[in-house]
Amino acid sequence: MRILVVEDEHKIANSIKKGLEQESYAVDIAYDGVQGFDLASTEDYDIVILDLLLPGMDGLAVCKRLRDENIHTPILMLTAKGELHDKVEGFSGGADDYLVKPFAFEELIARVRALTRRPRNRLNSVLSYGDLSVNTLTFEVKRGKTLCRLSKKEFSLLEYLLRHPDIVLSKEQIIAHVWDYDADILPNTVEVYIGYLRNKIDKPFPKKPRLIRTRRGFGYQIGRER
Amino acid sequence: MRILVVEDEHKIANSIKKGLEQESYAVDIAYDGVQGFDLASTEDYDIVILDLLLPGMDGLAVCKRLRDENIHTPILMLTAKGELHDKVEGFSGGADDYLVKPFAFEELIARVRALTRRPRNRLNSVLSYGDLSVNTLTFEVKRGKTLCRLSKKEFSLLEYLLRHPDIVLSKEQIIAHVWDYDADILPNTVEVYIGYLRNKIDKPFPKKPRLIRTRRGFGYQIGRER
DNA sequence: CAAGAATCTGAGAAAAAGCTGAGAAAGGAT
DNA sequence: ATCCTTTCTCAGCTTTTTCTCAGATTCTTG
Repeated sequence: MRILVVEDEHKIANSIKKGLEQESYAVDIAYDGVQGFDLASTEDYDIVILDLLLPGMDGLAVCKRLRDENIHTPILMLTAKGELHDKVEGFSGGADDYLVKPFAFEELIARVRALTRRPRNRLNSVLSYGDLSVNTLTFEVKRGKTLCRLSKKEFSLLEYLLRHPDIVLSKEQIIAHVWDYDADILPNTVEVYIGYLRNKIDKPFPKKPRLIRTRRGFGYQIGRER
Repeated sequence: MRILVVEDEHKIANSIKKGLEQESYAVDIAYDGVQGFDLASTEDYDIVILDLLLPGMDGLAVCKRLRDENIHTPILMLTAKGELHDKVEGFSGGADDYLVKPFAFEELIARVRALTRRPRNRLNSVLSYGDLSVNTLTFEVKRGKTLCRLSKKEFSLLEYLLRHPDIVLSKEQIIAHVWDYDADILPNTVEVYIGYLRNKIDKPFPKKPRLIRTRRGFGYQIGRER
């Protein structure tokens, strides 16, 4: 799966690239509209992620020109917060989906998945580990048969951990995926949220193994204690 | 179920595709009449959704030529608002149904369903959950034996929720399905309508379980409280 | 065991999400 | 034309969530 990211802010472009590569996509970057158009029209990408405001040729123009050239690669448009009006324009320009900045990385991944793979179905919508299960359609979290009520952030954090079972995720990785790229989140916030999760899915079940493990110095991990 | 959408406005084409895929149809898009005709005549679709005004060959011509070639795939014609007169022509050209733009997404779904499950029968026209039942032929809504009078929008909102029982639907999803694709609806409007529905199907029955649940941060859901 | 670093946690301020009454605007029916 | 219904927005209010801070605790290492 190849993805082209057209984004002039290097910081954002690189963090998107890094994140997508971690999900094993092959990512190219173009830092302006003209270069973006050239790459998108000559190379064969599965998705183009296109910022609306670009030097040279703006995202909308790139989008329109690509469609005019009969290139129908799915386009995910990124629009800054104020420009709500541009949503409509973005779509009419031929984009397939849009995402309002700033976004949490997991949201981007979700959109990209939606554009590449099938629509979300009932079959692969449940993540589980041991007797913990997380349903991404009903947003239900269960430990055994007991329902746990999680807030949105708690849910995304748990979902992120659960999509990488047994792997140690650093606080930095967690922040990059679960929070906005430009939210300035302290590592301590992750600790706090891990605490909230433990209160809800580990502490109430003292006889069951703890699933959220601290790997001091490295990060956190979903996994059985040994 | 495979559907071909022939529509030159990318915005509309994409939003139709997205919505139909969420209903687990497989969707192809053609952006002009010629390409549309080629695909419809060589591939095997269950339905063709065909815009009337198209570059190249217009919808009517595509429709006629397909029928001439003895291809009887059901055709759903899309016509813009002013062109009421064309309705008749559309039908005489061999279309099976038509829909006036702009339409709410649920309307399209309904037509598509009607065309795929051949004669719409009385059997699958009633949606229900617990003691709530919604008849999509008579537009009657009942809680137990009590009739509830709903307005059109209230009805489509309830119908949309009820077609996805237990699944959490975000305000964005609800807006995309229940309102026109070009309506600019605030999330708060959904909150207001949810309120109206509750006043009619939950509040008057204080002894029965509430069916419309708020999942703060996620969306709304038809489901029993637990 | 002591010191430093990493992590945990209770408290609380700030922000976001959701609910609701009121009312403007548009459409239909009589 | 008038009245009623429906659609939709707005502003004020309540509830919940998010995030930071500061002090406590735990772990590691010499």
